[in-house]
Amino acid sequence: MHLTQETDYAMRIIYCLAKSGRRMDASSISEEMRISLRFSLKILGKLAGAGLVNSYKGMRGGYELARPADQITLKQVLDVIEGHAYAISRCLCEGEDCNRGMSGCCVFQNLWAQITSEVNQTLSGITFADMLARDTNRKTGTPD
Amino acid sequence: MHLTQETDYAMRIIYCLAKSGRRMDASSISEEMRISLRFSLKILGKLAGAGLVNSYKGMRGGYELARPADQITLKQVLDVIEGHAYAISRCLCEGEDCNRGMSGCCVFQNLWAQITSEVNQTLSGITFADMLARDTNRKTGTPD
DNA sequence: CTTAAAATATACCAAACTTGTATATTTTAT
DNA sequence: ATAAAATATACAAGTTTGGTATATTTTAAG
Repeated sequence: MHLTQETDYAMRIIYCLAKSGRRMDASSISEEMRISLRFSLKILGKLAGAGLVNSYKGMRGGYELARPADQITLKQVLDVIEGHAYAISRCLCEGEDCNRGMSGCCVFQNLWAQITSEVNQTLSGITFADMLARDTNRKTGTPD
Repeated sequence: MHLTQETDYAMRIIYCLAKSGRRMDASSISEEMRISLRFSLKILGKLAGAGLVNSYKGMRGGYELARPADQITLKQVLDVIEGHAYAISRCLCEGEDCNRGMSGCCVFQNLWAQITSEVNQTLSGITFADMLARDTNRKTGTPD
């Protein structure tokens, strides 16, 4: 029912990198976000594999955003961690026999598709630059 | 990430009762919906406990909707099965320390709350009478 | 008043998913 | 050469989900 903890962490990690604006090693990120180092590394690996962050090996290595924060959306992070699978019902998943052996698709499918699409659109419309701005507004009391 | 299978089944069961308009025993429902009898009984028990369906023991017993289909929303079914817990992030769950030991709540909370609220509103606005109409329209080719 | 058809209560189990850890290897700036 | 970093791969504990089993209670009908 929820975004997984891993997705939540991934969002926080990207947010952290967006906020710092600099290259950071996994230890710093994990300390700042209070996520275990190992799990941070696992997530960073996925984010790097998907091209959202660049990774640098060796001394002075670490991670940085692969592009400016205003070009990374929440939806992109979600897709990396949950594999393009965000859908409110598994009825929408490929290969799912949502009508249980009967021909056609089930009565609910159109509705689930509509809701899923709305959520995805919202998440596609929000970048990490927006999130940084939200945080600033939050602290100064400006409404969203 | 998804509504659980159980929620999906519960929706189909209520839909089935709405469509038949009569009292049905669990075996008939389970056969029609292609859900195992045992699991159907479990779900029907929850729906009866929550007052969405009435149950009758003994011979000629079975289940029927506790009120007309236009007074039962998808949201009500969701709440019965997933316990008022539908939220896109567990950040919104009671007792969740979403800011990981730091004071206040996390940057994402407002956003998750907004999205969750939108989904819940959509589901609250759709009754099983609407779903029956959708099915009819689907078969006659009328768009939603 | 007996019987069979139904729901109910309770407990259990297995599979899948999530979260997290461990170990060994590779890369690279200094 | 070395130490600090990422990477690859595998493993495992914990939780949730999906589903089953058994025994009991209720009730219409004969």
